[in-house]
Amino acid sequence: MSNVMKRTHMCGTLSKVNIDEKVVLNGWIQKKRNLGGLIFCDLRDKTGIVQIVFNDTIPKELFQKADKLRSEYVVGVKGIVKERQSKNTELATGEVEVFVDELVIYSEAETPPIYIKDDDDVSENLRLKYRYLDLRKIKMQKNLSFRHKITKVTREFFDSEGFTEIETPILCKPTPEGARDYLVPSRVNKGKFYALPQSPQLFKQLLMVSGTDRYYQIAKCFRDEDLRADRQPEFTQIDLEMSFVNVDDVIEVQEKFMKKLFAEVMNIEIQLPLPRYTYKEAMERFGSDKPDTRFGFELVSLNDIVKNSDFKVFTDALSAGGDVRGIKIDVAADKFSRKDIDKLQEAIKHYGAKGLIWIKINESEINSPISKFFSEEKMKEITDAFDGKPGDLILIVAGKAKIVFDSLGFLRRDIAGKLGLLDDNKYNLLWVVDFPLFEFDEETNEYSPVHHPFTSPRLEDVPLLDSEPGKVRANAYDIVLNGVELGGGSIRIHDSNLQKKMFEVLGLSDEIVQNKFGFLLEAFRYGTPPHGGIAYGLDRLVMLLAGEHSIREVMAFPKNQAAVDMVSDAPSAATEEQLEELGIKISIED
RNA sequence: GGUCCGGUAGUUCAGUUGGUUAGAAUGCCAGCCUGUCACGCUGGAGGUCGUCGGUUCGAGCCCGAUCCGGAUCGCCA
Repeated sequence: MSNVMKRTHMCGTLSKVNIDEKVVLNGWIQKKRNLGGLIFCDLRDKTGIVQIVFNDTIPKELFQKADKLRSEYVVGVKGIVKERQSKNTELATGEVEVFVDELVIYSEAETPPIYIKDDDDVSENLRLKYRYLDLRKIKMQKNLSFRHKITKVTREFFDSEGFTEIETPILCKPTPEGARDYLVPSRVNKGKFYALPQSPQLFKQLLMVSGTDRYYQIAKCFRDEDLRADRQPEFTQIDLEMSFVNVDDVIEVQEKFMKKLFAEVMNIEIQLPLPRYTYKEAMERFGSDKPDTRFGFELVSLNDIVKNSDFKVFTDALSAGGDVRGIKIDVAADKFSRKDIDKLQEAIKHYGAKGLIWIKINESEINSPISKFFSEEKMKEITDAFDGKPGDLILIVAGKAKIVFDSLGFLRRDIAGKLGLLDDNKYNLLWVVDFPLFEFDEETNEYSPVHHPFTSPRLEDVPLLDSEPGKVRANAYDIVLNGVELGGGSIRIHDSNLQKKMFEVLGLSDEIVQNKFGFLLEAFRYGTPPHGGIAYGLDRLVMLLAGEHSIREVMAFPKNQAAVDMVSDAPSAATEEQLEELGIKISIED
């Protein structure tokens, strides 16, 4: 064992101002280059890399010790900073190097199974298994620091706005939201289960009843659902709730938050107020309730133009109450071959689309499989609806509204990506408001809440609750960044009669209501302030601002697609004794 | 739960029509080398071709099953 050398500097911070200084560095050997009588090493810590040098001016023993260094050995060095003879412009510290006269090897290292290099292309599986090595990469350390900076600004901001950070329980009752709960058995209450929170929703509403007035929390949340690049079974929300507010009050505070956040962590000034789209407008223009407005390709309805045509695909869709809509891809007709379009058609079949109709506008003629069904004038009317010009490609989908919107929404973004139009340096923040309160589930023939059952309807729509629940708009709002839902929230119901009405429409019996959230309804009986709030997906926020494409890049220890922690191999089987103590029998057949 | 893609050296991959001893790059080890920074040169080690079964004179390659990983839809207020 060796004593730790007292560090004076971090590797990545050395520059010309340190020349001739005696410094002590601690870190990992990234790479050794032995030129015979001269050894260079790249020494790395979380701040960066600096070159250290061993030459013939040092004792022979020290040189031999340096020759024993291998990748990922952990060392301390003392030496003098010198200006480099030949500079390395790739390296932040490339103008200087450290001539070492003292070297301590704290620990040796086996050859690591993954390269500790920012641009390695090792499989993600291995990266997750050896996450502690993966996190040695300077990029990953930067991401972790960046995340820290965002939570720090978040705490500063909400503190300055009079919010109190309060922890809510992790062991909870199952939540009213739709996702599957993680259940936790209890030894003390044999046969009974807690649920891990999908969000602190009910507790933060209780805090409003408690007179807390403004609450926030950087809260871990859990959902036992399938994973995606932007979805993990445990994730973090910036969760908050405010009393005595309406929609505009909540949005105003959030916009101030976004302004501060972008200014402090991105050095970007964003213009307020942010654009607001109604849900209807977002769907009709972008085919999505989380539109990416960094590029065009807006949807165009052809319903009126084609309703009297002879083309069955269109008329069938319309007579079934559906839509015919399309998008125009500017001057891209020659960039998409028949094969490319076939692939797009294949892709939107996932969303239920039966086919994809294309129109290529050439200089002299219009090329399309549907031109035989329409007169030349009608085809012109169609292309004019898109303001189509020679070279443009028009893509049309017909069918149920949801299928048309989903398909075109996907195509917009997919094609924009393929054409390189997704500008990572552009940050388009916007609000989507006036969501429908309910969605109709065709399988169960029931209405279910789009948000959650405590979401307040817009007051002017309350009379529609009985007659046309599908038309009731919610006092709900989502904040969207570059086509990703950053957060969502709503004004909650604080009137118990209205809440009762909600449960009625949802077809929830008194028994179920009492069992699931009777405690909340009881609380509401004792004086409830009007309140509302919002929750942001912290992981997504950090991902987008860090320019990453997966939230796994900004989480220290994420799980893989099968929800397995590759480092520790959780989850795993419990012992017989544990199960016995909990009164649990496992009945899975192998 | 559905669909699709993948699994060959520590790592990233190639492997033709089924045919001798399964290759490359990188990494690793050894030797040489005083200005490298993807150092260079020479040599070397390194493989249960995910697993099981089948077809065949012969399987990395064909067939079946299975396990694992990824993408995506469902699902996820």
